[in-house]
Formats: sequence, structure tokens, C-alpha cells
Amino acid sequence: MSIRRTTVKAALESPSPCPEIRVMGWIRTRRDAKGFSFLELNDGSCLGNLQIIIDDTAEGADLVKSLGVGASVAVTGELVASPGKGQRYEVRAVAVSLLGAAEPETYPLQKKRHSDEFLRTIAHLRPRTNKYGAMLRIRSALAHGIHDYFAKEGFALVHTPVITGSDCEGAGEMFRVTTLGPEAAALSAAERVSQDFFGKEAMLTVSGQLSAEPLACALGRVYTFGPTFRAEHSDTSRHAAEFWMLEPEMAFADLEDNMDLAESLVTHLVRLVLAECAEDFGLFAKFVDPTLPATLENLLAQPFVRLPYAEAVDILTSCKKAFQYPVAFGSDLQSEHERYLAEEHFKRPVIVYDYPKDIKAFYMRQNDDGKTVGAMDVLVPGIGELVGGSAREERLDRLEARIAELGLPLEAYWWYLDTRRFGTVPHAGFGLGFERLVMLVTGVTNIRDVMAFPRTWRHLEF
RNA sequence: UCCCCGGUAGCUCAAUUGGCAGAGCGGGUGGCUGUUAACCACUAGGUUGGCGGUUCGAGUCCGUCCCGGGGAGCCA
Repeated sequence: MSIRRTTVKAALESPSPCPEIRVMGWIRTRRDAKGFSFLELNDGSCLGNLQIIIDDTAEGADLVKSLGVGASVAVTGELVASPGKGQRYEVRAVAVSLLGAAEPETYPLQKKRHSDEFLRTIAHLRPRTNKYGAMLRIRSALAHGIHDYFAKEGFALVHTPVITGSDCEGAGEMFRVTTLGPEAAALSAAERVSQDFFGKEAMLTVSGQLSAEPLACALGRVYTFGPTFRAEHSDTSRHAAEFWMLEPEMAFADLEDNMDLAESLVTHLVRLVLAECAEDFGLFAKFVDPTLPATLENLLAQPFVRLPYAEAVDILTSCKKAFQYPVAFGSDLQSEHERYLAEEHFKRPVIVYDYPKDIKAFYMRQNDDGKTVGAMDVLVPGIGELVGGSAREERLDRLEARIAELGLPLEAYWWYLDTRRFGTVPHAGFGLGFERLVMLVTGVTNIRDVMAFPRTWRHLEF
């Protein structure tokens, strides 16, 4: 009796009409006529809706007139070529049944465009909108694309810990992980640690890199792709407290290999979205950022600029642009400087490399000039830093010296240093902020709008 | 955390130098039409973010707090 459910996507892509079909979804809009009604049904399988025509004689037709936007229904009927304009197929309903009503007076989503700010207050319902559905499908395609890419390139997927006992990941403020309750407040710090779950301080990871390195120095090429946590009080459109980061790590590789990988990966993923998410991408190109197709085509049209930090400083000091912050060798590039390079000077992605050692992490490979390290950042117009990575210092004496120089506790890095002590190899890797990638390909300018349920400074709802 | 902008109907916004708080969309009711952001008519809907102050009179001016947005720092 019951027929298997067909998705809206499958129905719209059907090679031919079908005498019997069953679809389920949410009503996007209803239009009544004398003697019959039209429903636009969406089930999230694709951006498009399936038009349902319900004659007043159909089973369940009496309830249709009471259905509002947002209600969920099951429809059985015939998939036929549509005589109307705007769609190839429609479903001529034989029977309609209500799965769940949505009271029109209180259902927050309307048939019109809502502001992103409003939709953030109803994050549990916004995936039912065209824009957020499209964003989430593109996000999913990108995640799958990442795994496909690395599988083809011979990288092993490794799962690095989310809980870390090392506070030496060195990439920002960390969240503390504890099983102790408020009653522990009376204890001394040492007592708290000894009574806590691990018997030592535990944190949420800010980077899988230190775990990925030993794995790369065993499997050759690895990558991790998972959640990352930063407890910084960053309140910007580009930062979240919990975000996803992709971190490939390659043994027997140098900085140039690293840049090659980053560029190849980013261009591959942009092509993937253009080729495989055309309908969803079209929404962003039409309603979010009309310049998006040109921006991405431009990104693909020529190789990324590769620019030593010293030359970047030269460009910035000799240009006529008045910056709020001064530019000088030895100071880090400010947002305004990065934006100038990628958005105004070169107008395409720029890989800045060989940064001064004093503004970069201890593990980056020291260059022969004694001043710089083999670091690289991929700067993208509109986004800023999309990728940050480096060649890793594989020489034990150099690495130990740098750790000591920075006053870091050498003993805490014993296992990390072992990878240099025993069979060390040149290796390199980077971190790519996944949400920033989604922003790049959708033109969405706020990180809160490329995550289903964003966690940011002072915001933990849903 | 700092700087700037904002908060008016369910949503998006208007309201002149301080002088009767409005529109579109959405909702409800009725009509019309193989419709498609449907259309037409009628209708309901407000503690102008909270508290305090100035004034004959405050959406409008002042103080303060809350919330939202943009930018900065930090970073992916």
C-alpha cells in the first residue's frame, strides 16, 4: 500500500513522468484557486520546490486550505509534466495527509526575505530557508570534497584528540575541561588538579598539529579535520569559539610543497562547488554577492601570488595607502595590510611566506638568514587569512634552542622532540579554517551564518 | 575588551526644529484567477529595548543598563 518516499530532488530530476509518487516535505507557500490549491513543497534535498496541485476532490483536500507555511505534509499522487510555467514537473495529488501543522500566527518564517540578524535568533528554524539550506548543502559538499581530495592524494585520515593535556599547542586561549563542580572552589589548585578526571589539567584542543606531526612522521601524509576550540574573546564576523579546521601534515615536504598543496586544495574545492553545487551556488551569486562568480573565476584563472614577507613589507611601505598601523619588518601584518595585498594590490589570493621568527610559533623551521622562519599564510580577498602553515623545524638542536629561547618548558615537549630525536624528516603542514572556506565560496560575510549552530563569545544558544 | 552605528506592529522599515505613532509584507475575513514573491477589498495588531531624568509635552534630548550590527586587537 504505502509507496516509498521520493525526494523532491529526485522528482524534479526524474527522466520521465511517474504514475505514482509519494513525497514528504514542508510547505513553502500555498496558492488557492477555485476548486483546487497549489502547494510548493520543499524537503531539503535541493533548493527547488516541487509544485503540488490538489483538486478539491482529492483525499485530504479539505485540510489543505487550513495549512500554513511551514506545515509538514505527505503527498501521494502522479508526477506529471506541468502545464504551467516555471517548472518541468508537478505532482497531481491523489491524497494529502498532514504530518505536522505550523500555526501561521506564530511560525516565525514568512514567505519573504528575512534579515540574517533575525534568522540567527531562530537558528533551529533557519535551515528551512532557501539560503541556509543552500549554505548547509554547500558546506556538506565541501567536507566531502576535502575527504575525496585527500584520499586521492594518498593522505591518511587521522583522528587527533579533542581533549589535550598539553597547554603548549600555542595557538590561543584554551577552554578548560573538568568534571569538578562548584564545590571544588574551596580546594587549592593542586588539590583540584589531583582530584580531577585526568589527574592533570585538561583542555580542549586549539590545533591538532602537534598530534598530526608524529602521525605524518610515520604514515607519510596525513590530515585531520575536526572541531577546534578557542576561548578568545574575539567578537568579530570571522571568529567562533568552536570551529572546524582542516590540518594536513606531510613528511618529506618543504615549504614549497606546502604552498603547492594549499593552492591545489583551495582551487580544487572552489571548482567542486562551481561544478557540483551550481543551483545552491546560484542563490548566493544572485542574492548574497553578485560579484561572487567573477571573484571565484578570477581565483581560478591564475596561480596565487607567492610573496616573501620582506617583499610584502616593501609593497606596503612604498604604496600610497594610509594605514592605521605602521608597517615595518618585524611586526606582524595587520588586517588592513593583508586586505590591501589581496584585495587592492594583487586582487587575488596571496601566499605570504618567510615571516620574521619572532612573530611566529616555536615549531616553524628556521631559515638560514637567522631572521625568518618557513611560515606561510594564504590571504584571500574578502576573507583574510584562510590558511596558516609552515615547514616544521625538524632539526633537534635548533628546535630545542628555540623552545629554550622562548622560555617554554622543554620537558613538556618530550614526546614531540622524540620525533626529531629518532629518524627525523623534513615535514610541513597547515591549518585551513573550514568556515572561512565556506564564506569564500558563498560570499557570506559573517561566520555565524556559515555554521548551523555557532558558538561565539557570550553566545551559547541552541 | 576598545571604538562607531542601531533598537518603533510578527518581519522590514518611516515619523521635519521635541507637538495626534505610520507603511509594506505577514496574520484574519471575504472575493477572484492553472497559480507560481499570485492578485483585489476589508480587518485586527504598539509599554517606540528596560529603568531613571529634563520638559506643558519625549519615538525624538540627557544618564544608565540590556540587546543587535560593523570595525579593531587576537587568530583559522
